[in-house]
Amino acid sequence: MAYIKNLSRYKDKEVTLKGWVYNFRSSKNLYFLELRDGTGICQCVVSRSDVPDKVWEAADSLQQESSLEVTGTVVEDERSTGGYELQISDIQIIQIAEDYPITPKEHGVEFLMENRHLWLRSRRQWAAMRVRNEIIYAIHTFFQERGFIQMDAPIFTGNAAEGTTTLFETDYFDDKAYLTQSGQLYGEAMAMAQGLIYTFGPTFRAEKSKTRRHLTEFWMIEPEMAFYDLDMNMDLAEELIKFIVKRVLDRSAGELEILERDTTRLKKTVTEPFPRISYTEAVETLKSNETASMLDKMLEDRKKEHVDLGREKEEIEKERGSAKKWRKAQIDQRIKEIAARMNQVEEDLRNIPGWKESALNFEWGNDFGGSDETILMMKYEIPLIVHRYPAEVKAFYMKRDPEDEKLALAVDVLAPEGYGEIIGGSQREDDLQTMRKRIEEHGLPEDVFDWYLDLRKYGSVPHSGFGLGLERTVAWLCGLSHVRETIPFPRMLGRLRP
RNA sequence: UCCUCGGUAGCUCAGUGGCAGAGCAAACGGCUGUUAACCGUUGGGUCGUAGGUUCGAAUCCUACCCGGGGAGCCA
Repeated sequence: MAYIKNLSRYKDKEVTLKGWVYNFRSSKNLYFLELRDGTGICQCVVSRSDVPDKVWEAADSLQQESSLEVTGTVVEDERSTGGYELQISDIQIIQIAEDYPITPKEHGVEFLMENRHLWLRSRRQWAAMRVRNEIIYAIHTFFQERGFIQMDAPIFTGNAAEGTTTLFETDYFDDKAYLTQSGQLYGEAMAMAQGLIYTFGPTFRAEKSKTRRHLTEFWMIEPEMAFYDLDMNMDLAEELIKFIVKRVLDRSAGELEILERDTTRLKKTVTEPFPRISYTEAVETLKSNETASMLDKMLEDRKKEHVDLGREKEEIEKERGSAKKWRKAQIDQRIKEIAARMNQVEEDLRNIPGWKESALNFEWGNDFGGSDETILMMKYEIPLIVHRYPAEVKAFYMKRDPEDEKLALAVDVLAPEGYGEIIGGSQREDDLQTMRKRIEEHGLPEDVFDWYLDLRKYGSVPHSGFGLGLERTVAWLCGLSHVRETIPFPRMLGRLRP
């Protein structure tokens, strides 16, 4: 069967394509059909004089997203978007679609989310899902090539890994079960059996977060490695990210183009070593005069931009009254863009003073807030590795730094361009008595962790691991502003359908 | 939970106290190379819901519902 992706192979030959109508344009004797077949989009041309009346009438009856089979000759034509188009000789209609809700014009977020099952057919969504697939494939390839064993951690659990976070509770016969928010503890058990393992599965967080970075159901990859210390852990995390980014750049170039992703920083991510700074150094950076003046400058820039945008809007609004119809449409479009950008700028103007205050008054020992991460990342074009956090803000299972008991051997990887934390990990505590103490300090019930403590009784070894958030990685590589477009059917606060 | 912005035709929006509007989509007509095609005609409304103020409410007030962005928390 012929697919649009391979159309160049059939130059000057006759092929039959099966697919759906993406869009169409017609005049008296010419009909242009954009056909979508899952592998790509191809322009098909029907010339009235070249086909029987029946074929012309079939073309004329098509609606957006109707399904059909077309037969025709592949010709090279630079007027066509893909460089190739199909001169149609026959059309077999499979089904004429009813009025399709998603027109080729713009739509709002709510409407598109209500129609997510159809939105997936749109070009940008199609491209994002293909990049997601490439990332998943790259992750499996990376670990499999290095001898890691993929393991499936349970999704129902009887206990919380980290007591504070919110869990989804379900009935489990006469008992309670929770949906997992990390497979890590099970991963540690498996690592003691297999050496090198990784999980790849869904995780659930009942946090009431309504932001562009949050889902209630998302996919996480959690490698766990016996005999790895923190440095080896960081090396692996960096290698993994470089591998994923390189694969996507190599194999999904077309999709990135559809997504209009600027790849210069992604290319640097592949070739340049990631900066590694300690939490303490990061705090110093936040509190520095340099950061303060950077934010001042940013505030000034935003103020100036706001004035400029306001001026432009006034000018084109004046012009609008006497403009021709097409120019009016252009002006309306630009006014919308200006309004959207002004909203963003106004939000920045409201936020920056708070960011500055929070950065300058940051106290060693706290965890970074969203704005602190944003400020840190402004200095870098590629991912940043931050290590050795205050133990108090981190989980009970993290090993303390032998050189400073206040520090946990934890590591976070922050993606550039505002995409935030994509990796969190640590070297794990491997001493039985210390682990017992930590569980007690965190106020956790020891009996729940019986089996976990066994791992420290029977051949305990130094080991490390981390978790990679799939959707944030997809968002970063695709340049998408919201994780809801990185997963086929996002589950979020207030969104359970479709 | 809190802050903030919004809800008007199938869709995207304008209308801020006085006759319910535009573009797109739909239907019909026109156009020989379009590519978010273009041009013309027609049909299309519970102005989120409930209450209040007013001679008069899409517009002002109150409560609630739904959605966007953000904080907290996190990947």
